[in-house]
Amino acid sequence: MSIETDIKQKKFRSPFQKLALNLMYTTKWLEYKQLESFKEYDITPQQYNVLRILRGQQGNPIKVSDITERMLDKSSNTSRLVDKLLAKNLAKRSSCESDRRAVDVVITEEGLALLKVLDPFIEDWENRFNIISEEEAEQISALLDKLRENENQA
Amino acid sequence: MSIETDIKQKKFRSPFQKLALNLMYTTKWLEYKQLESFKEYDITPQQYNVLRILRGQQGNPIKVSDITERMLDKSSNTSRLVDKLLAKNLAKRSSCESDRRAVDVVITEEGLALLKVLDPFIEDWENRFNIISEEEAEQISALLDKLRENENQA
DNA sequence: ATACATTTAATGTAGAAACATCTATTAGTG
DNA sequence: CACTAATAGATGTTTCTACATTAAATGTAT
Repeated sequence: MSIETDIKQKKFRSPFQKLALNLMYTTKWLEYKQLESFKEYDITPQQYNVLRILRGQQGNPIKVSDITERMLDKSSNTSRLVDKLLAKNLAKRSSCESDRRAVDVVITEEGLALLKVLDPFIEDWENRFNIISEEEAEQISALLDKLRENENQA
Repeated sequence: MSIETDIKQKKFRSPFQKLALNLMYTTKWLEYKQLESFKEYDITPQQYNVLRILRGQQGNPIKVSDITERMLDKSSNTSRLVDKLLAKNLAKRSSCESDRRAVDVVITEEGLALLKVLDPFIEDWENRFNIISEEEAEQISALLDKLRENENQA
């Protein structure tokens, strides 16, 4: 459905306003779809994001602050997200030797197993994007990167 | 900055995964920017969304359920958002004559005045999109519409 | 008309986000 | 070295979100 129908707004100030609203609307929609898939596995999109980052370390420990840097949502409280993963035995935590302020986090076998179960969902989810070509996808990614560029402007 | 740098991920499974992450990351970034602008006026993006919808009615009352339909975030609790606007004298509420279950909501002069103050911020915010052409904006909007199409697929 | 289902909005509640604060540790400077 | 600043992560608090439930009004079917 078109964004016009979805939010019942016939006119937009400009194609840019329309795009801004569409970006927000579509992302909320995508997140909701993801939330739905994950629900039966008792994991939130944010927790999944952390797990995915942990797997990306391929066995190496990673500090909480470095997880935050890699998060999609920088303002999320990584400490508490890790707590949740710990409580479910999806991650392990140990104090870092070289810097005793820091905490090393590693994914557990159980965490890896859960990701393996979730992978097909994510792939399906990403396959929605197959309606465009790889080149188009790259192009739009480049445009989004550009949008975030002039930090000092707004 | 590129999404690779922003979330410190060098490789992506596909251009589609990259686009999916970029969409989520960019939207969170946009929302954060909006939140920052609104903060000094003591209004949240969600409350602003409702106010904008009320203004769009051009003086006509609108039911709570119809506001929800027009919201970017369908799962938000419109009842309580309207409460907040009421408490700040930005909206008025009166029971609907034709259906006594329903409640009519109207924006106040004070609400309109606040929107007038916020408009320039929103315009600046939307002007970020000027780095792409109107045609490109329409193109991306069309793609986002398409993404949401096969409801039954994922 | 009665009974049951649906709709509309409000409310209760658990959990999460946003933001500030606190403690421990490390880094930097005179 | 002593002192201050900076950093890492945990925690407290308030607000918001997500979800379920409730209450009243309306719609529908027999």
